Amino acid sequence: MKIASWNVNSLNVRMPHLQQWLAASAPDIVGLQETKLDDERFPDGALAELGYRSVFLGQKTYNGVAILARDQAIGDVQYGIPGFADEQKRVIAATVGDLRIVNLYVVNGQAVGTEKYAYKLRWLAAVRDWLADELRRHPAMVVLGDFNIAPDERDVHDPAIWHDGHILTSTEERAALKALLDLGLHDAFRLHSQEGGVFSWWDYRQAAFRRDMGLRIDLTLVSDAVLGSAVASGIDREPRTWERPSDHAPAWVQLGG
DNA sequence: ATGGTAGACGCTCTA
Repeated sequence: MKIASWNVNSLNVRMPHLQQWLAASAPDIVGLQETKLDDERFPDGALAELGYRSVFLGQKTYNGVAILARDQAIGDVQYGIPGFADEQKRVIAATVGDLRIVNLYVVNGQAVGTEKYAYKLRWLAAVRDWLADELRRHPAMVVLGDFNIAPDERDVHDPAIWHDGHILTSTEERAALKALLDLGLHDAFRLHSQEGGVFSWWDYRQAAFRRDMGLRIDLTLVSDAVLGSAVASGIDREPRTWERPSDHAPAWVQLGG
């Protein structure tokens, strides 16, 4: 059972890449972020022809999330964070088989100290409170997505730039991520690898991918109940090398047994 | 050095 997360940065533009990657990688469950399209424009028919059912919550231009599942029903869908009014479409959760899948497109936050940064921290606190309940209802859970937080200095290309006070690596953001992990969630990538310099996002600017100036901000978290079955995890850099790519690469976790 | 690039939209915002 392979479960992946990919920020596609416009599903309209990236549909050929998604098709190619689904065919090559055959993930069982996928969370997409930044689909950037209304629900009536979501390509569920084209995905069904590829063998994937889909549920989605989108809007024009910005944000947008979806969960895909191959040859499995998707049930008990939750759209958005319960009780947290938000015009931005960043959260979708659903049950696939025995697993609860929570797909997050975490707020970017722009810069430390801005209103968008304050919204990021409020949003993360609401996610934490919701997931505390959600984990009680669904102990077998995978929380995945674009977290827009690099967990520690191994996850940034240059710790002299990416440190406290900088967006994506500030102490408050990392504390908010730790508060999620403290619910009983585990960064699957770190279960099997302690190496630094493995990234999931490279800015389009400054030839960042060619120079491997990246961050690891796309994560797959597994709950205590799933921890024992997580046999491998990684990031698939290849789609980032394709022509007209997303700025993010897919992150995945393999569950065995 | 307040740049650089990409996407969606519309004459700018977000990342």
